[in-house]
Amino acid sequence: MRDKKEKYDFKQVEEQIKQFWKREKIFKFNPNIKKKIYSVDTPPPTVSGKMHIGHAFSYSQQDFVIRYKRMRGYNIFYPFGTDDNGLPTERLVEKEKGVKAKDLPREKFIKICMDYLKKELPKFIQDWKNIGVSCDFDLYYSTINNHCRKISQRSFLDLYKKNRVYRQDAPVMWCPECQTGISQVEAKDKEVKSEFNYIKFKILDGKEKDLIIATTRPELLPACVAVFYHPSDHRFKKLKGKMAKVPLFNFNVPIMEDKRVDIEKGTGIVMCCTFGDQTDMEWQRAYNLSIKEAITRDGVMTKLAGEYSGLKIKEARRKIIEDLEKSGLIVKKEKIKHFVNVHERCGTEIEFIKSKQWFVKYLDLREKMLSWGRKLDWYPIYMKHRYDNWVKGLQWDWLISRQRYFGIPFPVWYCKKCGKEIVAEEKDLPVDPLKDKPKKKCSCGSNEFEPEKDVLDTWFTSSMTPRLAVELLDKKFWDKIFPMDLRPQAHDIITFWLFNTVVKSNLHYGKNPFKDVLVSGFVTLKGEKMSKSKGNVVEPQIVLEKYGADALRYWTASSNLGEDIDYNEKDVITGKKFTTKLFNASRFIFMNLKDKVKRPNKIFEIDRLFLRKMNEVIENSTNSFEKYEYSKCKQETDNFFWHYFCDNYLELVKHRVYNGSKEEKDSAFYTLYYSLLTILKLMAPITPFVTEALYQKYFRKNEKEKSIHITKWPKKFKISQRKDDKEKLELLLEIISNVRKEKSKHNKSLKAEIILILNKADKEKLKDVLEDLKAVTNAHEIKEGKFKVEFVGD
RNA sequence: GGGCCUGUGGUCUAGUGGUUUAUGACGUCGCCUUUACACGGCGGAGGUCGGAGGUUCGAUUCCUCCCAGGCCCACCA
Repeated sequence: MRDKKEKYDFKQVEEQIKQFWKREKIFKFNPNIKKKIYSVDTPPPTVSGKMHIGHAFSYSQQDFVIRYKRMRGYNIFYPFGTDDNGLPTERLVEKEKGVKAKDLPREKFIKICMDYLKKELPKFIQDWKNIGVSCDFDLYYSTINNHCRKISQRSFLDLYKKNRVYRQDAPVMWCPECQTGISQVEAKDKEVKSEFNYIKFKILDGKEKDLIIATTRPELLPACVAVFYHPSDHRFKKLKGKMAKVPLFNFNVPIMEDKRVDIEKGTGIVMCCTFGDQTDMEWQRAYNLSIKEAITRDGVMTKLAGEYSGLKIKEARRKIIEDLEKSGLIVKKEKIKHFVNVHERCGTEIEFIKSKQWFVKYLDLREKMLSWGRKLDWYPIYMKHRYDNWVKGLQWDWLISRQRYFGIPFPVWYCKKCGKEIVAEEKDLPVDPLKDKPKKKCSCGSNEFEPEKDVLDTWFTSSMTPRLAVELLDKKFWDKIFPMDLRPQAHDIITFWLFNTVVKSNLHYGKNPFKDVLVSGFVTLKGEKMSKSKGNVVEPQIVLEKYGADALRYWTASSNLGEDIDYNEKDVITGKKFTTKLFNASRFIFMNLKDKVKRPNKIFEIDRLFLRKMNEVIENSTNSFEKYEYSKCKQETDNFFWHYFCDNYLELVKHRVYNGSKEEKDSAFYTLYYSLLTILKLMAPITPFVTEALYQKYFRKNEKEKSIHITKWPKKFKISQRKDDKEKLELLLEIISNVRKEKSKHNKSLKAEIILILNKADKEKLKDVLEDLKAVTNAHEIKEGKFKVEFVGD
């Protein structure tokens, strides 16, 4: 038999199995089947390059759960989408195609993006297939396609009708270098050197006393609209209601109090300039201060700055400091380091500018948002804190307009004559206001319209994923699938994706979009988050190439839900070893087992004991999976397979397999066949390829389901039980271990023939498995006395 | 600054609804050419369960504080 040695070739097997699943449509969703539906709001990965290891990690984890549910008999609705609109895609295309969006006509850039996606998406999606994600890839959406445009725009119209969206002048983050509005995710912290300038303002109360204010941005003096101190700061209490004169520019601003002021910082008095920073804007809103724009979109000073107008921000800053010093208006200068927001791409400090923007009104719903969060079942439960924390800290309505190019347009025009907003009709969706026109004249009679050029925030669309997916099917099925059963996702986007989806669903449909939330963690390397800039990225494609998808998934299954995991190649290697071992164990069993297995008349004691242990594993694994704790199922099954099944049981049955009577063989083969099948099934959600391959090779001809992934999840074996079964099995294994220890101690082969001496009680307890014990220890005979191993022939 | 999570042999990790030899993997050392598997088997060594205090007959496990690491949010005049 040695010469016929086969090896497990994961590459070939995984490729074959992938094709088999596709060909046989194993994961195809059929809405007409009567089985209970289990629906999943699959995260659509952002198209910003290749699949990264974090994807491989979190998609494997959700796939464990879904494969388990499938084996529990659910009709699985598990679609797949790609999130391919907005800035990440723009950036990818700019990089890959060597173009710049702002240098091209809009239509042309969009065309380049669309062409690029058409070509690259299949390759991108292939990575998800390669790790064995069991989606129905025919249920597919791309967040830029017409299907998604329509639903996204419809969402806007619905909110418009419900008075939940409004358009208003508001500050936006602006990069003067790239000349574009940017979103929060593109803003990064950067520590820069700066200078605190202590500048003399004048208090206007008859005598012009000095009021010293420290600022890093003296160029914003012309935009100063007020100065603030903290209400509990007694030094300045007496100034309340008085006015202060701004140096150099000589106009007056009110002195006000607000608790957002930091008493410790600078002199404890701060100047508020419109669009200086976030707090400045909050003050502007809170106290309805006037709006002064000191900086243009190009990053130069406006005419508000008088003689400094036209200068770039930094030039103006230098010049103003110079002039202040000349006039003796600077008391001191202090070098500091502080964090500022910069544009991730070019490192330019972000400015705020005023512009008309669309918002979703939701700050009034805080209490409801909290109650929506409570209605979700969070796994792990502590992840709910993130949601609550976010809701409690909300300060702004949701800004949904972006000054970008490759996104879903607002279905809105403005009348050129009267300025009225015209929204599209639902039946006409999707529309592109840059190309299409409203079907009716404006109520003022004009037929001239200005299109809305902004596009919707990508989250505005991705917050509709349950609908994007459900509406791929015929309308009559929608209510069967929505709300969905499961939302799997990583913890970093609870505040974006999850939160926004919950809000939208409640606003549109008056209910939560899903029931359970499954949150996975991140992959780190030596405790650090992976990032391209740090150069500590592990590419899943390479791991797959070296060890295969099962090995990768095996590693993934070793982490608990929600926890970050450190990438460790040795754990992947352990996974690969597991697949090899499974392959070899199966090979051994079916080398000897040729006939069809039937339930034997008599189950031998040793078989019964192991099946009892197997039952325990089934029960624990099932309970764990019900709580989405796949790692416990893996651990338990893996441990059973390796240490009970292979190391001991296989050794214990060998004598019957080779030389047993028919009765002995029947019982042994029955136990072997069903134990192995059970192990394969328990591990099928985690290592789907090798389990499928072995199922096809050895079990398919006798089992009715064409894939292991649609077989029934194992149920406990119906065998008789005795109270001391567990104790008995452990005693037996302990004795075997002790014999091996003795052999090892004496440098003997495990095959060395012995005479085993057991104490009376143990021998009595094990009386019906003594033959097995004799065989496995190669004991010539078992005597009674003090435990001892005597070597024959010594 | 607010919130959350984590801290167990060299490394990664299970676990304890409190007390007897604390789980497994990788590594390491020794042995075993055993008819499924050397991508293997058996065995050995290796841990005062982050620190301090408290509750208790007894704490790795419960409570408080501290330390370290991570993540999210806020701030960054």
